[in-house]
Amino acid sequence: MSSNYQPSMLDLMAGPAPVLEPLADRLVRHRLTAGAWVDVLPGWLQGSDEVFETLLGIDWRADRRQMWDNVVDVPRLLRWFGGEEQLPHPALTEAKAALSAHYADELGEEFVTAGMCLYRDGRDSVAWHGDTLGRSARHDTMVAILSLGSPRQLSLRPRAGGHDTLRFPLGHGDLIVMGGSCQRTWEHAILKTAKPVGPRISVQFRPFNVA
DNA sequence: GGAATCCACGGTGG
DNA sequence: TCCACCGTGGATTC
Repeated sequence: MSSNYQPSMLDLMAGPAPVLEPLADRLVRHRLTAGAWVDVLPGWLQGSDEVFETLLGIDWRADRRQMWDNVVDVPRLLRWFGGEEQLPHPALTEAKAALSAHYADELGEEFVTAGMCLYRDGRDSVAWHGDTLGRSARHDTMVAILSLGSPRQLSLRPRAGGHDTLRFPLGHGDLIVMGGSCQRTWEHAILKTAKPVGPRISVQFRPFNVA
């Protein structure tokens, strides 16, 4: 797809341009075990239909992985934007700046990169993982996720075991931020579901460069 | 009976 | 060098 965005029928019906609610107003922190926490703000990005439509049209990459005997499709489409790259919609640039400002003290650095995943339907997923980037990342980090499109559940569970899996429903325009020790002591997943679900895009802002 | 969860498999890259 | 990581499908549990 080209990057020249043309308004579609959906946009014309979509209503107002995208607007970010101030983060301080309704952001709620859920404290987990071992110094992990999750901040949630449902409906952070209002009027996000336009952003969702734009993102559907970017140049998604299908990845493949060696898995035992055969090579298998990664069950989602991917795209990654480094810090120097222009994000495909100004609302995302705004979102990144707002997150950097809000978390400046706690994070001590800015959000830099934006990784995106397109989950086409309920068969698309991500397996349990923490964004640890291997053993080299031993300090705590933060990942801010803007969810667009069809609702999916983000499942969270402690890495140490103990089967209390938490579920956060992520809807259109919702923000969820994982911080503290979350990426080291907890793991998260978007599990496959047999329920009929439409496409969902997640935009993950991170404060460091992943090569 | 259907859906959610668990588990084992091994090549790869950090 | 070594070890954590990841997707699938079959088994098991709920």
